[in-house]
Amino acid sequence: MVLDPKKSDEEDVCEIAYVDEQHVQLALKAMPSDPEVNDLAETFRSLSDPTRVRIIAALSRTELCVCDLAAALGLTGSAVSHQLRLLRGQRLVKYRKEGKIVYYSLDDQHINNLFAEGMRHVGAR
Amino acid sequence: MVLDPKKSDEEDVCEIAYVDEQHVQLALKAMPSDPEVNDLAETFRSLSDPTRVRIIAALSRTELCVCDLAAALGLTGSAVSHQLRLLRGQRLVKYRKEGKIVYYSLDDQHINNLFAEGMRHVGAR
DNA sequence: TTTACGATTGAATATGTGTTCATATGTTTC
DNA sequence: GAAACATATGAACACATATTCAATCGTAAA
Repeated sequence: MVLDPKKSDEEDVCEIAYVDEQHVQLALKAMPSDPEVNDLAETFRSLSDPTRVRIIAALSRTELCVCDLAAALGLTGSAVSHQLRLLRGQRLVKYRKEGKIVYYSLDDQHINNLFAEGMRHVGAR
Repeated sequence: MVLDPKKSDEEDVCEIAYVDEQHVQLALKAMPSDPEVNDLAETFRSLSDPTRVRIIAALSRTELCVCDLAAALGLTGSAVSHQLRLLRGQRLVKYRKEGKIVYYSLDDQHINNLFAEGMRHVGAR
């Protein structure tokens, strides 16, 4: 097996001996671009923490202000705020301000689909 | 705001003043159990790394042996094997042995759904 | 039985991450 | 304006994680 692809051959031009070239080509054809792969990984990473999962679960039914979200989950406002920032950055949640209160909700129904799809996988255990 | 829920009150019995008690109760009703939350987070964590996303993408079309998977993605067999172990543990991929060759594939069509749902979110950017 | 090869595993390291604490920002109320 | 409150932010710490390297296991060919 090629242990280090960077040193595998001096010419560096596709001299790697695939076991099944056809299947490899098929696999590469389905490969998203690097930016797409990275975005996808980051999206899933947003849901890869128990605290964030609970935040999404809570928001799946109703919007909540940071304070109530923190109280409901038994966390500090700071911890929740940090995680909400991350979720905002990945467009998983949106917010609206009403005076000094900030209400968060899921960005769109689509997030619920992703969440539900994950639940289905776990539930099938 | 309650900064540290553990020290918020001496009686420790629900003296937290919610802004909107009704919405909080609604949110808590939708909350999965701790084990479910943890499993869900781990499932998403499996897909939170670019290398693993590329592995899943490659396997979404065809099964592949570790060697071809490594060659196709430009990685060492060791690195791929480590990631496959993680994906196996989360039941995202399965494998079959044929002599000394091990062929990996997605555990079920369901994984493709999860993957596609994520792609839809990223693509909608 | 050697030898070669695909695959797996453990240790080590460099990098990333979640929470806490302290502090800052903006808004409301007194 | 001052005080109180909801939220946000930055630094720091403890902990998790992805890759590499070296070694090992199992199978097949020589």
